[in-house]
Amino acid sequence: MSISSRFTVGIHILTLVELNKDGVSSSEYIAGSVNTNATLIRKITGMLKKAGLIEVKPGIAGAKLAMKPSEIALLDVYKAVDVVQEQELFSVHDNPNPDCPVGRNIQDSVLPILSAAQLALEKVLGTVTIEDILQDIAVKEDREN
Amino acid sequence: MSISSRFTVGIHILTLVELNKDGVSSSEYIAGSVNTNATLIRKITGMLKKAGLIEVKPGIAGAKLAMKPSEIALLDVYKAVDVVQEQELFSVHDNPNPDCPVGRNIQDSVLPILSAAQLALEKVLGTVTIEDILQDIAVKEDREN
DNA sequence: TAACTTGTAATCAGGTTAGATACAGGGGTA
DNA sequence: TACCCCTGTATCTAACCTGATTACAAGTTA
Repeated sequence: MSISSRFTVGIHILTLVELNKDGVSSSEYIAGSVNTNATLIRKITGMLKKAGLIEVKPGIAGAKLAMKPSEIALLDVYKAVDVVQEQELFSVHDNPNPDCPVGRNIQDSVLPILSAAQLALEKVLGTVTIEDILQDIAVKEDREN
Repeated sequence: MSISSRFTVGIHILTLVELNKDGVSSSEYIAGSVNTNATLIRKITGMLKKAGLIEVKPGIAGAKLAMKPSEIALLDVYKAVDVVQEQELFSVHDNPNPDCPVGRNIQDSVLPILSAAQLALEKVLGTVTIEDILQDIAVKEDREN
């Protein structure tokens, strides 16, 4: 089990589009950096577009950020690409036996904890922005030279 | 995507075994409360046993907790049933293009954040024990009467 | 018109999940 | 011993998700 790479690919896309903001970021170009095929990129940019994070137009090559990189948190990307539904990171076995004290209460007992855990995870993703990623990459690139 | 229900089933098993500690909790009995088949229960009790959380013996009906319920955190169950590997809750697209500044740095930039998010989730699971679940169920049961 | 792009649908192989069946081997009891 | 029930495993299946691939309609520009 693991969360779809759509999330990290989404981050990659937004970061690349911003870094290449003076150039043209076509789905083919982005796919070359991500190392996947352009269809997947278009599917994900479609989701990012629906979430208002990116601007793409049919027929016109190139994508641009719809907001400042400092305004896009990784949590926004995470939600945009729809990798995990609310309250559904953990799957819970359904129809436990209602004739058993554990069976009839376990879901109500455990769900709040699972939700809290999921929210804790999401909170961390809310503290980092695409701008942070860009700066981190810049630092790493500097270090190489 | 979601984390296998082995986790919540594991919690269910441990809770039920403790609540029924004066009785015999065979895999068949537990399966009746969880509402699944006994094979799955045996598979999971096997994992809980390997983690030292439960005692089961071949041929002998019934399982018992190997520790006090207050000593078993949900995090222990989570780790025991092996639903998520360390650092692998999020999958990362591999082989991004090394000729691109984003491609060659994105993994190193993003991984620490993903790890921190996963750890935040796990930390929450470390704060709740089977004892807490038992008490919560007791409260809920009282409220019914 | 021609060439290129985005958007989208459909298909495919690979992996995972939970359910089901089967059975070897341990353990208790008549 | 013979019998029965139990745990521990292995195997098979259907359902689902992921990512790769192909195909193509529709928008845009030259």
